[in-house]
Amino acid sequence: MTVPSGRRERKKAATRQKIADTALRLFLERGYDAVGIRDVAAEADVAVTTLFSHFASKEALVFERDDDFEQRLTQAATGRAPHEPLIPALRREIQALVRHCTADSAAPIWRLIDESPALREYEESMRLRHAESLATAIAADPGLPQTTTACRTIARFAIDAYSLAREAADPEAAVDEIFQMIEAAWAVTCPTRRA
Amino acid sequence: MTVPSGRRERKKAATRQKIADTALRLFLERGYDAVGIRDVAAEADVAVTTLFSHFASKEALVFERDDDFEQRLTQAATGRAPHEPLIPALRREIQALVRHCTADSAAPIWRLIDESPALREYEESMRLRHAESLATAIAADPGLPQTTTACRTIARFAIDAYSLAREAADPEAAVDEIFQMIEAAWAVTCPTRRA
DNA sequence: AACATAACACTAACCGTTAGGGTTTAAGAA
DNA sequence: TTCTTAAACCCTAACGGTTAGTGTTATGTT
Repeated sequence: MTVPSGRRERKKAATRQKIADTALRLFLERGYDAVGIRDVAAEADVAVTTLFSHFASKEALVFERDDDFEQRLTQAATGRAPHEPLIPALRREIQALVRHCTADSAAPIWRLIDESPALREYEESMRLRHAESLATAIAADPGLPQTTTACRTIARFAIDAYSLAREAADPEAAVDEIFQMIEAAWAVTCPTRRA
Repeated sequence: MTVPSGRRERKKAATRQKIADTALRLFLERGYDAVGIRDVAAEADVAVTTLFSHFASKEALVFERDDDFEQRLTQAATGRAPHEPLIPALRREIQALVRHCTADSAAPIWRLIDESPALREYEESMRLRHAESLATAIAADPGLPQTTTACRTIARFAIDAYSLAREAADPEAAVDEIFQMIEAAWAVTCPTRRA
């Protein structure tokens, strides 16, 4: 089984994209609850079963790019410059992510999410997955002597910062405020060391 | 509308309890996914619509007592002894809650939850609700000069402690470890003050 | 060319949930 | 007591997300 990047892969990706685009458009036009899976499938000109072979659930249609989020997060931890401390690197990335999703262009999508309990719940459990990935990435760093619990805790805290900041009146200031707290929390886990 | 604690209320509570008990029994006997709402309703001898007038969803049947959890949490914050600092009070309560749900008698229920994605997801969003309640309770304390963001952050962190500790190899040690971090995080939000 | 299989389609169903509309019964007013 | 109101409950039917079963097409491989 060689690297298959041929027509088949391109077609599959195109189908997936068409479904996602159609879904988002319909959701924004008519509202999430007012659009059924059968509507999306019909408008994207695919069978319902095809739709579900690309997306695990209706909610997943809205969070199509969540892999990016996870990757950026873990990259911020594992791919940082040598000797750059962990927390500031996380802070920078989360600041960027918050800026990205509080931008005006993203507002309609987040309004969609905020108004649908199903989407909010889905996003919450997505965040836990992200926190777990981040925790694994942090724990994998041999330069950090922290316990597993400490790593998982800091990962959760970082995701909390993202989530809380997004809802705050001044998101960027909130990130800074919360990361001061996280910095302090992290400091107590490495007994004798300067920042 | 006077205090109505009459026969009607008792019957209603009895019905609710019978449904919850029946549901839990069936779930433990056959597994959460293998038992349908119609099964539970039939076994409890009520109509499906009645079941849903007592519980908002199938998952809610399992977390019947979640109000208790929320109350204990907010009580720990608002009802603590005068001049008792917030964080130790929270730590005590969460330690107790963790002990309570890692007890052997609770093991089958938590196995049920762990094995069902739907239940896990539900519990996650429940925790967020609890965190919000706790945040409100903390913010209502006039003795605490913290910002809203700081209060919401600490509330989240406390809930994280509960959630992470439950999954840790040594839950009680994990609570202690995480609360040292929380204590530090809280300390930086009240500039010049002793513990 | 022949084959294996990934991607897709169609139908029908399952299951949680809700709407619509009716019956009983407790609680309070007359 | 009797009457009235509304809460609690019941039943049927449906809606909408999701999946199983089965078949078709098109792509990459031998």
